[in-house]
Amino acid sequence: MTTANDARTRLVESMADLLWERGYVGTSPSAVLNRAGVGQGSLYHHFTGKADLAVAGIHRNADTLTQAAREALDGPGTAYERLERFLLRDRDVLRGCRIGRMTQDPDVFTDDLLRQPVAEALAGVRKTIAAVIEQGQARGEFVRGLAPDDLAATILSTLQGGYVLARAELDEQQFHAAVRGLLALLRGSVTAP
Amino acid sequence: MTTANDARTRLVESMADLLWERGYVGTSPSAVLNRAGVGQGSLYHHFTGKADLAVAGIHRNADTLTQAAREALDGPGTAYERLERFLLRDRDVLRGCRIGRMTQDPDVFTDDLLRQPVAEALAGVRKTIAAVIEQGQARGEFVRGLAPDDLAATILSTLQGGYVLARAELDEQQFHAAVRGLLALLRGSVTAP
DNA sequence: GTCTATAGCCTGATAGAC
DNA sequence: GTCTATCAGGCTATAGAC
Repeated sequence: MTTANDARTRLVESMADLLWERGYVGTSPSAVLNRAGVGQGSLYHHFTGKADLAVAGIHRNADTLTQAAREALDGPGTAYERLERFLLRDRDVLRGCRIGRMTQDPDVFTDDLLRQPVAEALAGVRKTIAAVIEQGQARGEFVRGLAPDDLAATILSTLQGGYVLARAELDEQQFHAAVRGLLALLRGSVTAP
Repeated sequence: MTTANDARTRLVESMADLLWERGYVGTSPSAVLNRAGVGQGSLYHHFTGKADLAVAGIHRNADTLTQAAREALDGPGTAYERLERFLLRDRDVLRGCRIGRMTQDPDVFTDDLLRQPVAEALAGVRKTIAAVIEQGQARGEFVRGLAPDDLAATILSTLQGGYVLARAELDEQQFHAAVRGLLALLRGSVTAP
């Protein structure tokens, strides 16, 4: 077993942070080593190279994302309340999404080993959202005409795109405006009590 | 004046394409030179360096985006029809947005000269969408309770985020699902004739 | 397991010929 | 204006000591 602060763990955590901040092509192994405070020997002992360490880093970020989404969506309340809690939860907006960002990285996009954990994480969140909508429809809280899968894609896209707008203009409010607009549209789909 | 096929133009076009494909940190000057078919002398004669050429490339991509958005949004039809035409226009989904992608590039995000044309392009499209919604509300085609600026941010975010989901899963349908969900929500906000 | 030293290649930019 | 030659420095990986 490993302790929580061994070199391997420090490498994965440092890589995960740098992937979020700078992406894969923008992150060099030496930058990871500096942040982790270990030498090159540790990196190439535990991993075959940069890509291998990045896979571990992406998995770590994916777990963080999946966990946070589940916490917001799995709690009590009506379908609308659960979606609202998910959409309004505290976020470091200008840092963007640690997983969504990976899709814009040319080397991640073209390497299945790097892209797959990204795909799984986003598909998982999407399906969790769709399940909440289906439950809402079954309970009569949500109009039935809307396809849960489509709506789930819309909701997750609004978040991912909200980060894009906010980062473009260095203005968190663009993210919050997109969420407000979506919530207003969703309220129109809540069936009257 | 310059002809349409001189070295300067070829450099800007090549940089614009590579920025779309690989982003700023993922694009080297030599890759641009190879694609443009010119030598280094041309680059450093017309531009001060990589960043300077990238500013020109981003401006070129921004113009393309702004032009395409205006064409879809400025035509005839009700507000909903114009938004639908904009949302459903032909796109090379898996290539993503040539401007939105820039927001994930660490060096673009932290350099105002590179980020500003990105901010202006997305803000311009956002405002054009908001104007369509305002017109629709004034004509009684759209419910008035919705804030045009918020809704415009939601619409543009859905597109930007749709690209993210599609690229993550290598599946255009994720983009189209997000658009379908948004259009369904928007239809609920169209006032009956 | 972790370190330092080393290697070959690429990056971004400059110099100077034409 | 455009070319080729050249440069210092960083990138990713390997070697071998401890």
